[in-house]
Amino acid sequence: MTSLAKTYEPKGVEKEISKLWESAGAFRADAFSEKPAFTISMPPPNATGQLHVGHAVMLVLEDILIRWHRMNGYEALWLPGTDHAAIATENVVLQQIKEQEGITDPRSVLGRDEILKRIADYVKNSQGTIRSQVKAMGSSCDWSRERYTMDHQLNRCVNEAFLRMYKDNLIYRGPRIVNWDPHLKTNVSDDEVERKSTKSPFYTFQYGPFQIGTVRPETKFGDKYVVMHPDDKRYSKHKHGDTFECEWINGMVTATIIKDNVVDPKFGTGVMTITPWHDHVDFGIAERNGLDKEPVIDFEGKLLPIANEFAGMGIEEARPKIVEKLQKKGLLVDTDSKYTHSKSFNSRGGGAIEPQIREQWFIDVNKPAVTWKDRKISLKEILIDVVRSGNIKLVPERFNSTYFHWVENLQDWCISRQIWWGHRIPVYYNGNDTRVSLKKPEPFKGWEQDPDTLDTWFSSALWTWSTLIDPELAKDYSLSLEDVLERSPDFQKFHPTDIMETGYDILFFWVARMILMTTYMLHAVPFKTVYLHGLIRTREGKKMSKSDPKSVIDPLDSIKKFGADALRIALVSGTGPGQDLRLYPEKMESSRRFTNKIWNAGRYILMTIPDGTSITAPITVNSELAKWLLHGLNDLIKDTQSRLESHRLSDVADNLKSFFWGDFCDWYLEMDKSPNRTNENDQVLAFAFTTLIKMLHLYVPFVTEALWKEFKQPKMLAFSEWPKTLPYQFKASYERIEVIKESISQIRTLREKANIGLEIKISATLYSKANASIFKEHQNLIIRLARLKELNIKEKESDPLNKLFGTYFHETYASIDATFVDWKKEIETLQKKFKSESSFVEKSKKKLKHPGFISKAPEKIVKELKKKIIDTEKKLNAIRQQIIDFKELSN
RNA sequence: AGGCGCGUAGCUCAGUGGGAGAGCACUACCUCGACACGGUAGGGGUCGGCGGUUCAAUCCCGCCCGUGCCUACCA
Repeated sequence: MTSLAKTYEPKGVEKEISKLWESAGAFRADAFSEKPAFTISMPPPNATGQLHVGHAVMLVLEDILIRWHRMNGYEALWLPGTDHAAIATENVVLQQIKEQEGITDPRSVLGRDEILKRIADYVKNSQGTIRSQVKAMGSSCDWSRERYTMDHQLNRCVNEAFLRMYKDNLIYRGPRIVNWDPHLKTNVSDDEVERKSTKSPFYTFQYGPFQIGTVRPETKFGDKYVVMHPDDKRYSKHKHGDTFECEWINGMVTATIIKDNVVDPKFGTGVMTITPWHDHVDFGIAERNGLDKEPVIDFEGKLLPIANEFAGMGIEEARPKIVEKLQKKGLLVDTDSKYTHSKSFNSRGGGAIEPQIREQWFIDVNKPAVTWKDRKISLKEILIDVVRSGNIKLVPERFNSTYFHWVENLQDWCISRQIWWGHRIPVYYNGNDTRVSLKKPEPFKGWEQDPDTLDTWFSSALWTWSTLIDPELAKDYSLSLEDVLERSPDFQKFHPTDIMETGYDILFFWVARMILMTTYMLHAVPFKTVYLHGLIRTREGKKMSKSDPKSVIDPLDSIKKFGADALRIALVSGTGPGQDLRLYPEKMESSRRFTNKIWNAGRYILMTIPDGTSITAPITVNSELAKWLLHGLNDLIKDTQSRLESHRLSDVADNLKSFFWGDFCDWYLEMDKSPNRTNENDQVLAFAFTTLIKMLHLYVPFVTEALWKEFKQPKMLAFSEWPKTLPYQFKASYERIEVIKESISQIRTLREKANIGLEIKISATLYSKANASIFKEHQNLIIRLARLKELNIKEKESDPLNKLFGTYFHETYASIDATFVDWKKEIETLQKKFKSESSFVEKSKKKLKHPGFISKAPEKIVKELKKKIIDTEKKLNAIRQQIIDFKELSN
């Protein structure tokens, strides 16, 4: 008895089930539970608006893992939240103000407080949007613990970290070359710089006795050092420190010769002049050799007075004019207009990077100042140690080498930003007095806080644990951070987290920095396993990009069209950890049909079984068909468990889908539709179906929860117990039914070939010494599913005199009465088959004669091959006879 | 320039040292007690190329070609 709709309607069901989960206070983890903890910190999406498909895949993978552990007896906590994404968020809001209010420089017009208020309002709004999008995906996270990287307790952790590092001399302030973005007027970290292949003219100029190459003539005003490789024989007569006079852009300059290994003798002329203030490499040379550094370009990207008549010009404007001037002076030697190099841009929505030297705050990654495993080592060394020693495992493992390579080349981390939105640097100045503290100095009069804010990744690096401290305790500054941690039940129960699941594209930005900060602050790892997923791509394998809206798949839009369950399946199928995934509508459509199939199977079962049918496994099983099903189901349970353990989420989805659709629906449900069904049949149906939807629940939580509801169980499916393997084994029955299935398929094929539609009932005969008793036992089943009038079963080989249309399989000859057969085609098919089978036998016999094979191949393989040869020879005999018969029949 | 992936049916992808797989698409048939968003059956592949290891290679190794990504101190 059921009133379920004929077609699965995701929209209504998802709404209803969401409410059900929410009203039950579902998914709220209990810090005082006896169960072992399983924790995932959700990577916080930027609080700038919309969830994209990359978030969707993250949500699905994490939800699968969380639901699985929850059902498997763990106290599962999945903690959600959002990130303040400093640069991106501030940029978005400033742009809005510019466009909507026509204010060209909002920061100077509105002031710091007003801007911060505007951003905060904007963030509130977009957090709400994100929250509802996360829910729409079916994510079973704990909203009572939602966090934001700007929460007060997180701010305390940020300040604690800064203070401690400052005291350990790991944080220092100094003039260093940084990636300056003149457009957004802030610097960004090395990782936030995006390099794009760009075509720029490459000029060669005469500089005294040398020829030097550059793409940036506008930086060359102050150049007074020529650098070459110490081993470059062409320039061996010039000595390090030699000076000479030469004509340059604005008159004569005195130049000094510098030898440095960084110069590549094979590049250009092997000689270059340097501009330490505006280039990372040049800065390095200047530092090593103690050379002067001089600014040429200001923070707006305009030339300084050193450029004389070019002062005040923008770079793009000045460049051709400078080249022209040099050309007029006869100093331009060559212009290569086809030259391509990779140019730096601000990946956080800004423009071209113009390196500058600035006073910035840095974290020293090389100083051995951290106690880790009873040794004092550097942050860099910790980063390497935790992965190398296996404290943290990367999945897939191949990212280890990428990770090590990145860490080994890591430079000091520049953590200050010249923007307003973010955690303000906890450093205070009063004249010459500098103070670093958790709270503002009191009284504050005369003090001024450092205007800069911290890199967003500084705060998100603390995410796994700063989110678990008790917000109330964090307000009490009489308690040390250690006290707070010790008294926070969530931290005690749920940290370290179990799996960090995120895209491989932020391995460095975020994952590595979490490891760095957490090992430093807590002497513990933030997580045990890092599962990295790939990028979602278009059908053509292209990146989905905002600049090409047609290429972008919006998860909410897909949920509307196909349902959340369908989107979920599509996002995990056909991919593995670290592997990119192509997503397109057909994929989601086929997943949608699967959800509909589940729905209809459930609908049928609910229509068939009486109310109150037990959903537990029957203690004893009589029906051989049920034995076949339960045997397969048992294998599936085992297989699912082991594959989930090895993170093969896509395989699990495939296997569940194929068992459900093929074995369960196409075969078992059809076989079970017998006129004399028993109570046992009902129970098996209920048990097998509910077991299957328990496992499927990880992938398609909505449709399965909705169907489960109809079984009127005390607990929701999300909280029910994960299937255990069954206490019985039915291997023999399983194989017997496989023979029956094969016989049905074979007879169906014969009808098809004889052009006899399923509407016409015919007679068939099965000849077999080996299987006659099995056939007799299931005679009615074969008659029903092969749509027969009658079935004759003969316990003997087929009679060569009795020529019939038929086929050979499993030591059985199946035949039907048929006249309208395309004999010629059938004979051709048989001949083709004969050829390939006999070549197999030939090949195998040759193999058997090879002495190496007998002596070296495992016994099992040899035995199997021998058996295969015997079987295939039997088949060949049958085919040979068939060809003769068919030839006769065709006349 | 270096590193890492990928190359298997028309498309998207599994796969294993022992006779090539799934889904979609395609063809034919079917209103058979849930589902036509379904069922039944079928066609389709020198597993990128060339060498090597092995009794045996789509799988392991080397080189090459194509393709994607990441890193770099590309003046």
